[in-house]
Order: sequence, then structure tokens, then C-alpha cells
Amino acid sequence: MYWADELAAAVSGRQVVNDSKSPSGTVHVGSLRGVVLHDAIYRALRQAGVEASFLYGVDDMDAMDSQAKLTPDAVDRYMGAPLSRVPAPEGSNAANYARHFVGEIFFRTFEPLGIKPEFYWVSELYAAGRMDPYVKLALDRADQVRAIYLRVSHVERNSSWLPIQVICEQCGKIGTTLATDWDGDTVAYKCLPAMVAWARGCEHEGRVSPLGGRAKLPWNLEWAAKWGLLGVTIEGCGKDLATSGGSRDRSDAISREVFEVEPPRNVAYEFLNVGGKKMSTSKGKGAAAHTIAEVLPPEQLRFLFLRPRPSQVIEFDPEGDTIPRLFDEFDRIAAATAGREVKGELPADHERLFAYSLLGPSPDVAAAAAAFRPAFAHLAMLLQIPGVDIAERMEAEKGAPLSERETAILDERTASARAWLESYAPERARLVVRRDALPAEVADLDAGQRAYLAALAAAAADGRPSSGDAWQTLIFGVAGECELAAGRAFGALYASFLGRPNGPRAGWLLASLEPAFVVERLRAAGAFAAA
RNA sequence: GGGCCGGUAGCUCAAUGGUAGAGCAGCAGACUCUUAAUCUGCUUGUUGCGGGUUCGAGCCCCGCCCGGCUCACCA
Repeated sequence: MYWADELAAAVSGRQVVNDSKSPSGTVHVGSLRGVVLHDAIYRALRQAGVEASFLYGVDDMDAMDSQAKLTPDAVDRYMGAPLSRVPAPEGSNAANYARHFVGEIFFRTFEPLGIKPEFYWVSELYAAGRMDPYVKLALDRADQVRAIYLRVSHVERNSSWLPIQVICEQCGKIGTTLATDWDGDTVAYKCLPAMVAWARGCEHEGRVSPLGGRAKLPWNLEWAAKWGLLGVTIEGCGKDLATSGGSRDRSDAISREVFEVEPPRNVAYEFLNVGGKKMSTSKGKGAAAHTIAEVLPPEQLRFLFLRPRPSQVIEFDPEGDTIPRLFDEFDRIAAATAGREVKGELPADHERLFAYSLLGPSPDVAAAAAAFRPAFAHLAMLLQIPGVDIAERMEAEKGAPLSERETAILDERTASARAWLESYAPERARLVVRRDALPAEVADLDAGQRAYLAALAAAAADGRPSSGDAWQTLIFGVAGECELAAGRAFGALYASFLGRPNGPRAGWLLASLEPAFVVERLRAAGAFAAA
């Protein structure tokens, strides 16, 4: 059974699926795995007839800790401030930094993927006082919290440490304050210059009530508090958090022992690596989510994440054959789902995998599976030949007019293929007509091929073929006269014009070039034979 | 040191207890109109190593070896 269906079959009663994201970090493709995974779980629950909701929280009470995202004059003032209180970058009309960053950059990728969770903002939960019961419990039971840190993670906290982060009343920063004394109504705090390396506190001291949005819980407690407050029953997390003795274990223990709520079912998921290494935005080129999304249409992006089980690493190197092969594999699963015979082994419940890769809560799986899809690499090649009518060619390959759905798929793939050719496509996928000089590969042609090129030059000068069809006829005709096998004739043409052993349908290629250049090049390549 | 994942054909990977198989690469062949297409044929395996469970193990259990990521500060 497909893994998401297995999960759906294992639960009972109403389910709340939750996922969350801090808007401070950079968003790369790997970040999308969790979103897609939670969406698939949500859909699996609904299809299994389970009442379910899908929440997505933005952790915008977290401290701003990335200088790169701020203008230099804003660094002093806003580093360490809650993201919900940092102004949006210039030019944005978002209410604050968190809303700008997540709203403009991250969520923009949700909609196209057909993912529509109910969004909520953690700063609003605090401001509305909804987190207050958990804040009080955490402070009342601070000794218990410290004991859990020590037992679960071997992290020793000072006996005066409190699980609360106060927003400094003077400078507005949350990352620089240290709270010490909880009297049941207020905590004492100091805003320290050297609390963290990346932000400077203002040295203000005071007492303040931690309720109503004036303070936040530390990460592990906040996570557990959200579970309790929102009644979360299923929430997966990346393996960095899921590791034994790690963040998830701490939050689970806090949820059970401090807040007395059973934590949600976990689905630990692996990362997406590029070239065997963890995805890094500084190293990997074009690893940002929106960059990959230009090359991979939503359905293929979902497919990439949904094909392996969550516990498996995804090795994704956008260079090389990875992307064409992803399309090919998607097409194979589509064909199998449509009931056509395919080669090779199929994953367990491939038709479920296919359905979850489609967009929307209840896609027409049969219609989508049966649709005609042009092979990606083939399409990419056709796009590089001037004068080719792609739609016409596709109808010819399908053998019937394209449906509306198929035209949409074609348009989508055309855009992807263009983006791929500009970004990740290997050299061998790129066609360049060698206009400047005769390619070196011509030297490898044999006498028969050279004679053929010379003969074709003469025939072309004479017959002046103009259309792709006319050229194609001539190419075959002259090959017959020269008693040269068609494959060798084409090979000679590709070597002469592209410096490659193969290429696109030659007649169309030659028809797209100026006749004088073509004849001249054929003569030159043929003459090279005599030399 | 702890956790997770992986090790299967030359390469990339599939196969969730039931005959190990796809793509690419390679070799041989077909084709006068898709030459990165299509079709036909060929072939390659100590499934990392050792034990165990089972009628049956690539898959489950135990112990190793190798590789990758991750955690032990913060979120």
C-alpha cells in the first residue's frame, strides 16, 4: 500500500495535520518536501473518509538572525527582533518581514503545487493570548523543563534559566534577552549586549508580564504548545529534528510531561541532496525553490517528493539527465496507470503515487493518465530547431489532435524545456550550428560520406529545396544514388553542421538555415574529403 | 559517540516474503521520411560480508564492513 494510504488507514477519529516554517532561513527545494508530504497525508486522510484539516504555521515570533536579508542600516536595529516586527524590504507592500518573505517567496510555490493549507501566524496566537496557558505552565514547571532537557538531550540549563524569551520593552529585540525570575505574574529580564553573537542588546532591565505577546516560548516548548492548542494529531519533521535525543524528542517529552498532551504522530522525512551533499544555497547553483520550480512543473515536482518513501534520501542533481529522466519516469507511471503496458518494475501502488502527484484535492486521474505527453528530451531538441511548428509535430506524433488538457501539458513542458536548456541541460543536449568553421568531427568521415556531402551540395544548388520535406526527400534521394546507408548519410550531415554524431530531423534543420550557407558548408565538408 | 538512509548489471536505479529487471551504455540487425525516433535480437549478477528465521530472503532478525547525511549551540 502507498505510504500515505497506510498512514491514513492506521488512524481513527478527526485528524489535524500541521506543518510550520520559520521565515528566517533560505528556502531551497528541499524545504518543499515537508509541504508536499503533509499535503499528501492530508489528501490520503480525506480520501480514506477521515475528517481532517491541514494547518500551516509561520513561526514569525522567531528572532531575525540573518543579516543578509537586511539593509546595512537596518542590521543594528532589527537583528534579534521578532520577524513579525521587522519591516518588509523596500518595495514590498507586505505588513512586515515575515509576511513579505514567506508570502512572496515561499507561499508563491504552494499555490502552483495545488497545496492549500489553512495558514496561521504564531505571533497572532501570542498576541491574542491563546498561548498564555502554555506560557504559564512552562514557567510554573520550569524545573521540569530543565530536567527534560537534561534527560532527553543531555543539555544542562542553569537553575535560574526560564523557558521564556521576552521582547525587550526598550529596543524591541527578542533574541538578546535573558529572563530570570518568575513570580507568577511577571518575569525579570535583562537585554544583554553579548547574549548572542549576531545581535546586540540594549542593556535594558525590567520586569514584564510574559503574556499576551510580550514574550515567546523557546522553540521546543512553542512546538509542543501549538500541538496542544491546535489539537495537532499528525506532524512530520525533517531528520535533523527527528534524530534520537534531538528536538522532536524534547518537544514530545515536554508535550506529555509539562503540557500533559499526547504529541502528534510523527513522520520523519529525509532530505533532498544535491550531488550526494546536503543542499546548500551558497554552493549548489540554482537550488532555490523557485529556480527549480521553473524547470519542473508542479506535477513533476510533487512526483519527485512523493515517489520515494519519506525515510529515503532523495538524490537530486538538476544537471545531467536527472530532469529528463524524471519526466520519463512520470510518463511511464502515467502510462501504467492508464492501463498501458510498460517495461520494468513499478512501485507499489503506482496509480496512487500518480494520483497524489496530480494537483487539487480530487483530480480526474484516468483522464490525466491517458493524456498524451511529449518526451521531454525530444521536445527540448525540437525547440532548438528554428521553424518547427511544435503543436503540429506533436499532433503528428500522437496521431490525433491534442485535447485541451494535452495542449496545456505541451505548453507547460515547452516552458520547462526552455528553462532547462538555459540552466541545467548538459552540452550534449544543446544544439549549436557551427557557423564559423567546419567542425573538427568532419575529419572522421569516410570517403563515401564525403562524396555524399559533395553530391548533396550539387543537388541542393541545383534543386534549391526550401521546405523541410523537400530537404528530407533530397537527403534520402542522394543517399540512395550514392548507395550510402541512410544512417551514415545523416551522420555526415550532423558532423558537418553540428559537430555531433546525431541530431534533429535533418531536413528541418537545413531548411531553417540560409540556403547559401548550407550549400557552402556541404561543399566544404565534401571538399575536406579530397584534402 | 547517538540517529536515519544507502550498498543490486559497466553507470543510474527498480523490485515492501514468491521466477532479480528497467533506462542508459555496449554489440548485432531493420527502416526512402520522428535519426536523441521506432522496431528486433544479444548479454552481464557471490543483491557489501557472516550467521539466523522461513517451504521460500535483495526484502525480516542478529553481528560486522564501507559510504552519505544528521544530532549533541540556537531555532
